[in-house]
Amino acid sequence: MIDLKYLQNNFEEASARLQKKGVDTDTLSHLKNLFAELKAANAALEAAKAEQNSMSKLFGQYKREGKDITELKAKVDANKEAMVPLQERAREAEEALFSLALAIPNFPDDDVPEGVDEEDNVELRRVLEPRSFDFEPLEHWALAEKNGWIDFERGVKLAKSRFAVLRGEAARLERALINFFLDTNRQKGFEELCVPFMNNAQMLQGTGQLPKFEDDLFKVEGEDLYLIPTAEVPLTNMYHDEILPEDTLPVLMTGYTPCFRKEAGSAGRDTRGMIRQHQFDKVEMVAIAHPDKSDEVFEMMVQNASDILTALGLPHRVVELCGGDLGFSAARTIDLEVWLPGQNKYREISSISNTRDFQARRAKIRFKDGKKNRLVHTLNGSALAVGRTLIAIMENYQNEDGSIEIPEVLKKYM
RNA sequence: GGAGACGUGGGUGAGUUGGCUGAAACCACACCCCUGCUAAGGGUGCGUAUCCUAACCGGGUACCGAGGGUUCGAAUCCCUCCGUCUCCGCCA
Repeated sequence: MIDLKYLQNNFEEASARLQKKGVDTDTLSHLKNLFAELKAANAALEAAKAEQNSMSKLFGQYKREGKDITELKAKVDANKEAMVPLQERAREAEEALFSLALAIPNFPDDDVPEGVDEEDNVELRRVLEPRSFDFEPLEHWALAEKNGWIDFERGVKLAKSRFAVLRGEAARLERALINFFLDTNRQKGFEELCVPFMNNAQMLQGTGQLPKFEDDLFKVEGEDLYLIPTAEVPLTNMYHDEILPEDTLPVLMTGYTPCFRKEAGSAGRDTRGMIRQHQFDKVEMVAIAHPDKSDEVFEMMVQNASDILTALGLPHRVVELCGGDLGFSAARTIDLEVWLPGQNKYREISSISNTRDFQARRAKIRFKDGKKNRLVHTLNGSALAVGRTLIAIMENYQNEDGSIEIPEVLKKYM
């Protein structure tokens, strides 16, 4: 959630900043009014409560002293009745405010490039030269078929479309990648965690998936539980509603989880192959950082993800997202796009974001800064998406006969 | 899943015939004083959120697992849910 006090006191500036994310001024001005209304409603209600409390105290005193209470009782009853509409007003104001406030995206950083969609993203650098083929490189689904690696039909049979089964070497390669990623992250100082794959609504709200993006989530029937769309949710919410000692920062966490997404709204996109699935494996990095140090941590995370791709010998490029392409919670995001020679293009394989205090405010994650409690910054990033790495290896390491080499660093994991 | 017990501040733990308890006491922690010794003693402070305010000074409101209810007034009474422990059942 954005800082409503900041919005109130710096409306012009706040409004200008959120333009980048496509939030119009009218909405923000409405939000500002709702905030003022809630404050006014609460002030009125709290004054009435204060009155009620002091009269109640008197009430007890009178009784002890054996005084007559009928007059006081009448006053206190009248005040209580007068509070009913005040209570209603405050409740409505709160509901109105939060239903809007929770749907407002985070401010982008000032140096985030202008732009409306991925066309306007800025390529920062390329790492590793794509290999040149002396034959026509195949796309991963063709390679999958030749090698018997991915059973799309049976994935669909078992579940529905956008589910697949990895078989034999591919299943082992998937597992090897998970282990390789976790080991690498651990060596960089990330604590490895194995977390629940379902989280409750409050946690999903903490990281920003709820209430706005419920349609993208698989909900467990009859339970207050959702299948996680990313390990960012459980890892970040590890410290939901907690106050961390300053010297524990940054908290670095990594974990492997499957991720579940309905992919509502992406009908028809990437239907071929294994690029976009309802369930995919991912190893995630999450950092809880001191606000003054989150930029450093961010750079470290980008570098780590890039280094993993380099270690695997996978050519990739580093792309800074423009304002319009930024996710809901992100103030800044860098994507890593891996080269897919079969598709002849770069495709996203990691996305690293700094959400600043946006998630921290929702999830109430603070640290002790001297005597005061301050919101932390939270960061998250993939290192890496496992299924897409598998695809990248298939396409980049293919031979003319359709066989696939295993990258050197993975051999000890196979 | 069934039966019983229980859920208080960083920890231990009072408080359950409703009011003077936002909450005793002790421990831990912070600062100060005393003391020249590898100890002890004394004092003060020590929850979170939000509103008023220039203010981390003062005051209001809310919070004793969560959410409702009864009442002038609830940590204390009632209901629902969640969780913990014990016994039984079940299972990887």
